[in-house]
Amino acid sequence: MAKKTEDDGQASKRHFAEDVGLTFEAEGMPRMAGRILGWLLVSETPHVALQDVAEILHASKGSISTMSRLLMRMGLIERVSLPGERRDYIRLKPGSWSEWFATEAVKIGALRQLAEHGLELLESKSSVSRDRLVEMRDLFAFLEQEYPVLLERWKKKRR
Amino acid sequence: MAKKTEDDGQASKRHFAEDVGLTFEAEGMPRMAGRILGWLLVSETPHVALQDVAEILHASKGSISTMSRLLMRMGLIERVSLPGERRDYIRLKPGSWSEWFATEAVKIGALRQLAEHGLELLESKSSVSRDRLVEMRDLFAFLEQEYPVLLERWKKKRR
DNA sequence: TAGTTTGTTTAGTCAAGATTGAACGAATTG
DNA sequence: CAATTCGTTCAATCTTGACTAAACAAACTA
Repeated sequence: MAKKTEDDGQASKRHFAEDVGLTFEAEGMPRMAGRILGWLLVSETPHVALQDVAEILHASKGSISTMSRLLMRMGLIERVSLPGERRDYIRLKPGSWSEWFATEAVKIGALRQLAEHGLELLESKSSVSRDRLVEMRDLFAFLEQEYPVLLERWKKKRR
Repeated sequence: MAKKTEDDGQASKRHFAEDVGLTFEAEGMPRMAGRILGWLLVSETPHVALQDVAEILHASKGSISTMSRLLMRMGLIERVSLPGERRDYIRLKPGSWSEWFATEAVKIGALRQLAEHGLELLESKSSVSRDRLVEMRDLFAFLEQEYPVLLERWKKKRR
């Protein structure tokens, strides 16, 4: 039983981290970044040392260093340094998912702009192609406007 | 002037297609698929022959074939065959953007499931890690529910 | 049927970028 | 100060997958 407690379901948790890695990769991000995120999600400590992450995921210190900095740029994790401690720690950033969602709105805005740019290139007023771009622009403009509203509603509901 | 009409702003349109290609690539999709989509967006004809796309984008028939089939799987374009015509044509699928948005909801659902799976792995009831996953699951569950509502509102507004 | 004109498939090339390992620098400890 | 323990950086490797070109298949034409 002592062994069981020490293990603490590591195997399945590592598997979970791998799952998140694959999901991340499917979204066009580095798999290792997803693995780190996945591990942080199920590690039952307030924060984790970079080095431990490398060991647990069987990865090099280098990739952990690089990918954790990527996750920081994305606003999903943050660094924690403890006084009188040599090691660096990372943890999930509280409220990071809302922040992630906010960046989705930005992406949507970029697509709206793209459609607008396309519209400028159409010289004929013919409805065929113009309609398509207008539909695209309108949808993304709509979403761009509604995403923040949605986010606000969720934040309110959360309390 | 004749030349100008024939050209029809091809240069800037090709540039636009390239832009969409880069945007697509940034989202983790093949650049060529984005280029095709981009060209369809600004080509002022109801449909375009596969072969013409290959020529205009300076790409091989092979990649156009493969990537247009990818775009079809994504529900963004569709094939058009004309009676007594040898060539195959493609065009943007009407209403494809709404469909695309619907698939976003599916992705969100996958993330909610991931969070749920993670929660199953936590044996301690300690709030530290559990809270994080609960927040994640709640947000995605919320979005999963609200996306279709949003879409419905847009469709209604559109008329 | 033979000859074209198309799209598809497949093997191969190539580039991008994820990952590693080693060298490095900074900070800490004895 | 020497030794240790970290994280970071960088060159090298390796893998993935986009893309091409050529062979192929299918549909049409004469």
